[in-house]
Amino acid sequence: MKRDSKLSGILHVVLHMASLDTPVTSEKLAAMMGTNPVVVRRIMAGLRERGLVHSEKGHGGGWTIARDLEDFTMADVYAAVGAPEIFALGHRSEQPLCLVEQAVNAALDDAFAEAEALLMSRFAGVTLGALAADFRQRLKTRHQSVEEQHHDL
Amino acid sequence: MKRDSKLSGILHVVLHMASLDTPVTSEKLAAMMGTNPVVVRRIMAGLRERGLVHSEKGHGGGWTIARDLEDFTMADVYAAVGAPEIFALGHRSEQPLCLVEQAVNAALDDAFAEAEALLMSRFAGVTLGALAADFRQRLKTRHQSVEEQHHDL
DNA sequence: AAATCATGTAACATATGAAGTTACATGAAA
DNA sequence: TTTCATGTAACTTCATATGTTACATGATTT
Repeated sequence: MKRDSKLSGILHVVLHMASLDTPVTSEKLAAMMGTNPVVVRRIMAGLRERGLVHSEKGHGGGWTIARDLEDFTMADVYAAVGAPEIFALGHRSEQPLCLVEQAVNAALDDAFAEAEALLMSRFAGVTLGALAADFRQRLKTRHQSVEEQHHDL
Repeated sequence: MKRDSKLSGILHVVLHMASLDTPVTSEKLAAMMGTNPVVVRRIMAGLRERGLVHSEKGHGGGWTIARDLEDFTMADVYAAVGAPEIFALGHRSEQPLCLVEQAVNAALDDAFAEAEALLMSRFAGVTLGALAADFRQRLKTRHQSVEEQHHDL
């Protein structure tokens, strides 16, 4: 299965946008994601519909964050990218007549439903602000380790 | 993404096998699954390696269950089909240099790891025997509802 | 008002991987 | 020795996420 990386990719560029105070073009975001500007616009369109980001045409145009980073979560972004299928495992037939297959599907579906609920609650528990904070922490840690290296010399 | 249905499909046919006391050919299992015998052999090969099933060549040959249904779980079958990727969501780059992307990936990975652990524990909690029992329950319920329909006439 | 820059989006192309298929080898039973 | 069944490599098909091209729309600059 080819894995859907829209969520991962767009979270990445949205956080970059958040740290800039001027609109960012699809072209620049695409460069950050290592992809094509049209792909960026396609995905960002979903976030715009949800009111998470704003777009402006023409000179000086581009994308901006439309909401406080504390006020939306990974779950919102997941929904905004179209709530893609979470699991790479599926059923052979969705509504089987065979009772054996029904029993199997029911057992699998129960397990998947629980796992999905947990995943979603975790997504809902992480604000973009928290991700940004984690990034700043990593930045700090890296600087410290660089300083430590200098000390060692 | 095309979803991997090996687990669902093979659980289905294994339960059918379990209710028969003679070896079942790949061709018959394939008919149950609505697929090709080679596909069945390919998947069953993994179960055989794990000692879950046994195969016999030649006349009267075919596949048999090699272990008591109470003694293996959906988790064993999942492992036997090669432990395919569970999630259809992934990262754009696995080991990004960008610290923002690292923060995003870490948050996603945490959530996925928890969901996967839950899924696996649920799989491990369902024996094939439990599935077979659920099937018998469904059979009973269906017969009852058929009788009820007759009553209604 | 004309040129430029940016998004909006449809249509098409590419790439990946699960599943399906063909072909033939191996081995067991009739 | 014929028949039946698995074992497996190689190839084809199909779905679909992603990438690309092309062109329309609208905003800003000159």
